[in-house]
Amino acid sequence: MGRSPCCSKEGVNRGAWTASEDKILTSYIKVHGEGNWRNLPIRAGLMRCGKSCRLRWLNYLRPDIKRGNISHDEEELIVRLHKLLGNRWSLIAGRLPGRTDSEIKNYWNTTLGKKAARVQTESSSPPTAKYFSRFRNPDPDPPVTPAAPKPQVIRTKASRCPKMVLPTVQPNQQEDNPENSRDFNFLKFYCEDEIGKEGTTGLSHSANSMQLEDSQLFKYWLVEDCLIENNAALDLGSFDFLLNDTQHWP
DNA sequence: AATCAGTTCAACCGCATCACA
DNA sequence: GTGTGATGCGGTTGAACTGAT
Repeated sequence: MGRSPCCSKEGVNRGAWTASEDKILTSYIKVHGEGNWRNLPIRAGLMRCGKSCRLRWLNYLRPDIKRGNISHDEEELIVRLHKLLGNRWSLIAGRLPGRTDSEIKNYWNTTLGKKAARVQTESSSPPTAKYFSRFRNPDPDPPVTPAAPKPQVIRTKASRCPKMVLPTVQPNQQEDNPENSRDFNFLKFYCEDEIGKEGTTGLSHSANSMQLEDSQLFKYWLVEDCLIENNAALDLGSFDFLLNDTQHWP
């Protein structure tokens, strides 16, 4: 007994969406909101699979979507995040307002991935911001650098990791120690962004202790937040330092 | 002008995970 | 704790487009 299909394949339109289908879907969602995708096509009168409707809405019809013209800053951020996260397109998209995972995935596969591969072939140095800046200002004489270790892609799926308890950095400690202050701010960010969704991530927290499921996960959030906070100035070399500097990790 | 090869990107597919009974 | 439907995600596909010959 196999898994039941998401919808009947019979009598369902496939392929490119027409303008009238877009209009129907958009006006339906404006009135009834998102969700219940499986029943949406029937209720809206669309001969489409629910999955297809969801995809169309999330990737193309939502009003807050920015399409095309990916700026250099966005491009650089995508490269940095990809170095950290690998092909976690939805996480990357989550840090680029108005961009979808689909657009970033396509952009990477058609543009950035090729650039990165080309540069990787030219030189085996690690992908620092300076390194990738050659996309804009090609260097006719790239420096020869020693081979770098394989880029570290950090797992972010908490539910797959064994649980561990990390000591909490208390707010009152942050005034005494700048490092604690930094960690606390990151921790706060992490709490707001992820642990706040208790029950959906499998993580929990209390006033005095936090249960995270992997120290690497925590590291990732520290580093990623650093990336976001310091987007304009931070060189990826700093990341390598942070990633390798395990001494200061919880 | 016709043909071919390469590129782009919207849409699809299958699997993983979540939410809930 | 388990089963099931709903949703989310990443990889792949293929039609449309573009440029070269």
